[in-house]
Amino acid sequence: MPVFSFLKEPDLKALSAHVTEARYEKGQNIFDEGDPANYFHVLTRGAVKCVKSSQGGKEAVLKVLLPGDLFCCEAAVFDGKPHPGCAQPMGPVTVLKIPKQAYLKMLKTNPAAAIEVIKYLGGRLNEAQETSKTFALERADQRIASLLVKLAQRTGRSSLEGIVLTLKINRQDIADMTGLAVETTIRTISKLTRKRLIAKSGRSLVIRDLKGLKSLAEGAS
Amino acid sequence: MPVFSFLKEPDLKALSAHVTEARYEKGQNIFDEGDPANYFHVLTRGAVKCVKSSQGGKEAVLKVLLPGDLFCCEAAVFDGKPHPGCAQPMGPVTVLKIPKQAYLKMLKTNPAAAIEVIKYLGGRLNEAQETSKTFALERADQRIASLLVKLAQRTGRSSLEGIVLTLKINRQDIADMTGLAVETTIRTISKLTRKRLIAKSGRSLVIRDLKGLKSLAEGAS
DNA sequence: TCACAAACATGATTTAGATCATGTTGTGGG
DNA sequence: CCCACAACATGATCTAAATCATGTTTGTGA
Repeated sequence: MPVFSFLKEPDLKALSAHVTEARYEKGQNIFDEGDPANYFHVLTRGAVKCVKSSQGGKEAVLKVLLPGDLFCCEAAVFDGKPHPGCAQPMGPVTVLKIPKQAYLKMLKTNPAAAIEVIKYLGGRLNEAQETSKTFALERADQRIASLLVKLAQRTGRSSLEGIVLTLKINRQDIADMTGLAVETTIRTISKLTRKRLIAKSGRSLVIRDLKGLKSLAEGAS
Repeated sequence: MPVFSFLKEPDLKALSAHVTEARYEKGQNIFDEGDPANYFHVLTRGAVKCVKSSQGGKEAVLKVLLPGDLFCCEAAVFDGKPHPGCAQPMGPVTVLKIPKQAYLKMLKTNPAAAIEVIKYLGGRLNEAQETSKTFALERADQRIASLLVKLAQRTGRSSLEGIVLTLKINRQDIADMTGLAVETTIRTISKLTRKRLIAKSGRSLVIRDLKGLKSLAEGAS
């Protein structure tokens, strides 16, 4: 786990006494909206989506976590408050769970770790604000293009056909990540496919023209 | 400044050698999108809006900062990268500026400060994700209602008429904070006024029915 | 206090995207 | 291999909000 790579031997030992590893399957949420927040988590295997839902049954996917991602890192702030969203495994996953107290103690005794967490949170905040901007100002095709570019960077594997997205994700998820209806998402993806910006290979998406996708995301119509 | 209240005397002294206070007026940006990020800031007086703009000249207000707010706290993460947005004073403001190096050093020697920053960032991340959800799932009137509730909590002062928003803000700003067109914003505010949920007093808005506004924000049509 | 510019307001029209309806294709389990 | 069910697809219609147009009010500086 890259996030803890800076921890010194003794710290790691002290911490590991408290860390437990847990496995979850799809459909078995790590925590639900409203649950008490007692642990700090690190994802070590698989992918997890952070979801908030509205009374209308609609869901917003706020973030897809990948190995190395911290979550519930803001746990410290929840002082007694419940989780503001839920964490759904997108397949089999493994997470490390650290009780809030041990986590806080570790931060207190290990400033390098704290700074690392600050950097991580800063990056997440940035990303979240970027997303807000996208939602506030951009068209459907731009939103989808932006998302695909981001996914390519985070989960892409180069191949002959282009950049293969290794994340197993369906149209509904993409819709929930972009704030669009599924139908709009499907239509938009079809359009991007017709434009030869993307393609499908087996059951995964391939980015055929990252440049083109980026320029579409920037606003080229 | 509440954010530094936990610092011990010697730390404060060590830090204060590096801290400079700066004043800005409306129209005179603290930093622009693309500027190098060399300082960590704390707002001590006034209000600042964090803005990102799109090629179409449209603006998204990502956050209104009030006294006590940290900004550019993610500076540590920008390692050489430029500011992702700009910081516009909404009137006369005062900020403390701390060079990135001094800031990092302070975090390193003062774990309590680092934890405070982590909590702060965690809160900001939460808030940003809440905003994303709002943008992804909610109608115009719900977005405006949510925003007004949030502003009431952050800048409200109780009075006979209700909760007076002390922040000087215009319809365009509200539009930019909710991702709506100005006209839609104006119409929605008029509608809320007709419904007696809000009113105007002098040149500021008054929340007359916080409960009603909250339930509208939650989805009551 | 007058003039001029912002800010606020409101109606008319357009449109992107949601919603509804109805297939088609793909796929994992028996 | 076939069934059932989810995912994908596409057309038709509807609608919330954007855009365009044109005032009115408010505030402000000469």
